[in-house]
Amino acid sequence: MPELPEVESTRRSLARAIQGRRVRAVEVFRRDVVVAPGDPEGGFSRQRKAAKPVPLTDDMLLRSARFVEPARRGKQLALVANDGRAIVVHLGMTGAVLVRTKDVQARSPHEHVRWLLDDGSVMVFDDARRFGGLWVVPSADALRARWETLGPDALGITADALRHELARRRTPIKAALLDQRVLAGVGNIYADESLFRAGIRPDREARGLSRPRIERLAQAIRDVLHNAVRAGGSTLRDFRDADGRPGSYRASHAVYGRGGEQCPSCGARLRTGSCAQRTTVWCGRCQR
DNA sequence: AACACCGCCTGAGCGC
DNA sequence: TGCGCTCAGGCGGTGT
Repeated sequence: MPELPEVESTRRSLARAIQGRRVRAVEVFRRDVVVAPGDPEGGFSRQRKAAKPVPLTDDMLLRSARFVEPARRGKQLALVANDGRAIVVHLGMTGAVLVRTKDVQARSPHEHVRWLLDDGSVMVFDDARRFGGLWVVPSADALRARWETLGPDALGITADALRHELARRRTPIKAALLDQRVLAGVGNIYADESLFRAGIRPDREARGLSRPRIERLAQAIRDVLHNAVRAGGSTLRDFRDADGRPGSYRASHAVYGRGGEQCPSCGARLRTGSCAQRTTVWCGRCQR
């Protein structure tokens, strides 16, 4: 569930906690949540288990390096060291990066990697379902190359860029919004919220959208994401930022999780269906 | 090449 | 109380 606003909330809270801190030691409890250079790429769940992992060193996980401000593109978070090396974090569905002060250090059941920092605090990668993971990135160039495969970041998406990305896509617009190569950062929640705000039916063919409708959509995506970031993201159950705080944007959801309820705009019954293999909620009257 | 679908994984919520 | 079932979904891999 962590999408762009949740990852950005994590990035900001994490920046306050780790920027300028040095890594004293690293503890890895589950090797298979980490993908190191030389590991078979892709690296998600099933593949990760079947893969023959290269030996993982504390150095790869930035032991004795110093953190600068974390970076983000779409839903990917990068813990960046002052020499340009980085660890890319995917939060998947249930992942979190938390920072604890030294007096609260009991390990919960799904903590997979811990970094002990020079001020006595501990940064933790926690992920119950392990759809997320960590990628060791050896240089700033390697991070750039990795992020070039993603579409433009959704928080600043312009109508021109969106129009360009959608031009030849025959998929439903919702499927296009969920494709990280088209637009980086939008998942199921914010796709439904953005399409509602723009008044566009989720199953419309992407390339068939008119120029004014794409302009409305780009504006809706930016507005929804900015508002969500301001609220600290959406917490359905698991999401916490680096300080352990949930986000409050769930209370502002117009359609997501509200199938069968009244449309906040026209009062019609919100419809639930499946689009792009995801549960999808929309208003049949407001969205055309 | 573009798209549909599978399966990874766990905890919550449900009916009985 | 507790069991078994279903559901949630980001993402790469496989099949069409």
